[in-house]
Amino acid sequence: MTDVRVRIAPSPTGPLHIGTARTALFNYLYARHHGGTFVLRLEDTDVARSSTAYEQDILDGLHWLGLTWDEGPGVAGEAARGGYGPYRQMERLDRYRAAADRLLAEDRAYPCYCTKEELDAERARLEAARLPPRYSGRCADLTPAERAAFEADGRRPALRFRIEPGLVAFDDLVRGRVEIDASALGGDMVILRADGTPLYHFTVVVDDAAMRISHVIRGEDHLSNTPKHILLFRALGEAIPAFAHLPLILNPDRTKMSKRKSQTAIGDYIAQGFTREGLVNYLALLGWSTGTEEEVLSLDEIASRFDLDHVQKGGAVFDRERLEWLNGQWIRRLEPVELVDRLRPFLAAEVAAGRIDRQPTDDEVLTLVPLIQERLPVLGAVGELIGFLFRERVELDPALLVPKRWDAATALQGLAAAREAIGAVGPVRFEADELEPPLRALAEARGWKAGDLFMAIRVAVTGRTAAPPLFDTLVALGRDRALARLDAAIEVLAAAA
RNA sequence: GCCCCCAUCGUCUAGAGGCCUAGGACGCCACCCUUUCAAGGUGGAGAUCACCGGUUCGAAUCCGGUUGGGGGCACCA
Repeated sequence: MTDVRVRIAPSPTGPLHIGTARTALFNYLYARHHGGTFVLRLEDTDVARSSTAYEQDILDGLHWLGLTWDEGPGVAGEAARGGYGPYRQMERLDRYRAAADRLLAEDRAYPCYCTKEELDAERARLEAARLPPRYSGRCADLTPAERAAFEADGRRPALRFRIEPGLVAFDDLVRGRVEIDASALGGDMVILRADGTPLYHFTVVVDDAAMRISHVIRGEDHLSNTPKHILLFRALGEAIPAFAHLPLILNPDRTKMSKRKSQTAIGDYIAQGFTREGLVNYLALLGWSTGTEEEVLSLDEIASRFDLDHVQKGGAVFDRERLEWLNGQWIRRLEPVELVDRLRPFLAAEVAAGRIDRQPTDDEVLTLVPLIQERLPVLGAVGELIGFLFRERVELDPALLVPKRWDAATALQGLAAAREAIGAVGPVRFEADELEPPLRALAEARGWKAGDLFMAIRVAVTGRTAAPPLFDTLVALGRDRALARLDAAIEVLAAAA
């Protein structure tokens, strides 16, 4: 195999989509596995819908995932890389123009003076007759005089590429041989708008050829467009790259994953506390497998195992539960200091939202890591787990203070007795090992199940029924605050009674 | 409507003619561990391999058809 050059060509018309990220990942993996080059190209020719904010989101997201590109455009603070630039299509207009001129000169393309209204009407007519939409070719054989008349009329022409009849076939690396008759392509296609800007199907071919892309790895939604591209490669006299069409990522109803039915923006997953390791691992396994029973794999491990042979043909439903499981696997594998690092912005968000009073120090969080590491499906869950430690007071629901097997009076007694037992442990000895024996003894002496007593205490000091282990929780809280919260809980319970 | 693609537990998948009385994972259920929640361990339910027909001594695997699903058919990408 010659030099492997692959690319991801996002369009900055929206935030980084999960499907784009997956396609980028597969291209990256293919490049890394084969020692090839991974190119990033921005397809920004839809000026009306493109924005630099989206562009930034896409670049940041890819970067965050660890999908570094070998060649790509210059971005804030970073110079362009690669010898095939520029890598923004709006900066390559001269090339599309030149390619279009060549096609025009060779009569492979022709000016089309049809207006939007005329084309819409034509399409509507075909649709009403239950026929497939297709351009009639009305402007295909205009005489010079007719063209001059349109021009005189002030009409600006679009440029159409002639789709010649015939069968177009290619060997897709995941689907095998695919054959499509050119007559099913919808007629001659517009490659340049009336304003002179090029269209996707044209730019993608001109650029893939110019950038010497060897393998086009993209979503299955482009499978039936591929013959158009092949025809263009041929007309331009360029080598045709290999194609690999990946299965689509699906909504739960098995339609193409969409913003309407699923969470599609990578940024939202990042904001919720998914890790790059978990997301990459999950995305790689959506439509690909190692062929073995290995599942928890790093980006490098995946790259070393990656191949197109094990890419699935059928679409894959996005399963958030499985993603959360994998994410938890990766959170548990993080070094404690690394976890502290990753948790910092999520704790800051808790402060910003007013859910905790202050940002915990790194040291504080580090001592809590053993208590929370295996309890975080996503980093964003950290607030629920340890928020009670960094809040002046906790909201207490009197009902929760009474364990299921107890009544309010017992709970009141239990909390009072616990307050006394905990208070009896001096500040110097305030350790988990010192707290557990007296509280167990207390439960035994009163004939309570230890779990019930512990639950009442847990709710009193954390406000929740689910929390890290109780004695560690008390220690983390500190003697004074633990006692104060028990007092407050007793008060709340007494008031409710 | 036309064209193309696809089809194994609810979901992600293993499976390249005999190793399949179809394996793993998520989720679910039970039990163990246990102060709650997790994590971990053990076990379980869950797939007539969409259906029909062929090829073959033998088919989840090959072929044909049917059905179902999806995608594409723009002066969007």
